[in-house]
Amino acid sequence: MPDRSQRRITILDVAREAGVSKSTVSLVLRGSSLVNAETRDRVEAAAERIGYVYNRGAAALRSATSSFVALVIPDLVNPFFAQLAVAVEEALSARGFVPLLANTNDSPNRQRDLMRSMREHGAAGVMISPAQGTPPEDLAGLGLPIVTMMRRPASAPDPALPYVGPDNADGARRIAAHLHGLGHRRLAFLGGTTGMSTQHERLSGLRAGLAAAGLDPDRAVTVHDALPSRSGGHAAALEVLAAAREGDRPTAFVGYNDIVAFGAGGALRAQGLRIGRDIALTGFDNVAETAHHAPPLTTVDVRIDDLGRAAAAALLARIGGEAVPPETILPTRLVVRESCGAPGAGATEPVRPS
DNA sequence: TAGTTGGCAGCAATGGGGTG
DNA sequence: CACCCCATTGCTGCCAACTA
Repeated sequence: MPDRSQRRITILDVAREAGVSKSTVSLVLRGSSLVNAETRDRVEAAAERIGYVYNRGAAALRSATSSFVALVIPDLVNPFFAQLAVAVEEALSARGFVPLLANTNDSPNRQRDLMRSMREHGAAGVMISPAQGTPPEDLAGLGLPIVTMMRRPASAPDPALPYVGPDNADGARRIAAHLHGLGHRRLAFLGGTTGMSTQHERLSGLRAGLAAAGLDPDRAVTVHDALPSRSGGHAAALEVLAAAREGDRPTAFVGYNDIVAFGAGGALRAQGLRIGRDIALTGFDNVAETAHHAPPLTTVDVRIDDLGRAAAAALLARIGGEAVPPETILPTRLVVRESCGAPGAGATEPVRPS
C-alpha cells in the first residue's frame, strides 16, 4: 500500500492549486510565450507554494529525450580528471544537461558494465576517457552519441568517434627544448609504454624535441614504465636512481603527467636530492596542485577548462545531430617554475646521504 | 486570435485474469 | 502451476479544439 503522504507533487497538483489545466502548467514550465503573464505568475506562485519539483523522468518519457550525459573517467583520484569533470559539468549545465559521473579505475570490464548502466539510465550521450586496453568495438558499437577525451580510441580518426585532446607532442617538444636549453643531456621519461596514445604522443614529442636540438634521442632519453599515478611515479623514480651508475644518473626526470611527477618528486627528495638544484623534474597537464608543489613544478598547461568545454560542445553537437570534426586538438604552453635548474647547479653543496 | 484546455501518446514495470 | 496476454500505472508534452 503506497503511503499517500509521500506521494509526489505533480503538475496536476500545481494546476489544481493555480486553478488552471495541467496543459497550462506544462506550458509555463517550459517557458512558452503562449501563456498570459498573469496566468504565468499564478502558476509559478502555486508551484512554489506547494513545493513542486519538475519531474525530468516523466518529461523524458514523454519527449523521448534525456538531459543526462554519461561522463566516464578512468581515475577520479587524479586531480587532472577531477578538474576536467568540473569543467565538463559547468559546460553541460549551461546547456541544461547533467553529467552522470562514473569512474572505471582504468578497467575495460568495469567500463563496459558502467556503459551498460548509463544506457539503462537513458543517457543522451557519452563523454569518455577510455580505460587502458579498451577494445575499439566497445566504443564504436555503443549506439549513443559519443566523444572521447584525452585518450584516443585505438583506431584511426573516425567521425563517429570524435576525439578531443591537447597537442601532447608539441607540449613535450617544449619540455625537451626547455631542458636542453638549461644544459640537460640525459633525461629519464617516467611514463612507460602501456600503449596509451597520450604516453606515446608525449614520448614522441620529447624525442622529436631532443632531435631538433641536435641530440640523439636514443641516447638522450631513457624510458621507464610507470603507472599513471603518484605511486607509479615514485616507484619508477626509485628504480631509475637505483639502476644509475656513478656519474651516469639522468639530470632531468620527465613525468608522463603531473601526478607521476609528484610521485617521482617524493622519491627524489627521499634520496636527498634537491629538486630544481641537484635534479630537474617536469610534469604535464598543469593541474592546480603544481603551483603549490615543493618546489613549484615546471609543466605543460593543457588548458583543462578549454578541453572540458570543447569536449562538451562536441558531444552536444553530436546529440543535436550535427557533424563534428573527428579530431579537436588544443594548443599547449610550457609553464616554467622552479623545479628545473641547470644540471649540477647545486653540485657545490653536499648531498645528504640516503 | 490570443490564451487555455482535454485527450492521448510515450515506455517499462506490474498485476490480474484466463488458458492449457 | 506455469505461462501468456492485456490493462493499468506513473507524469509530462503535444496538438486539435474550444472560449472569451
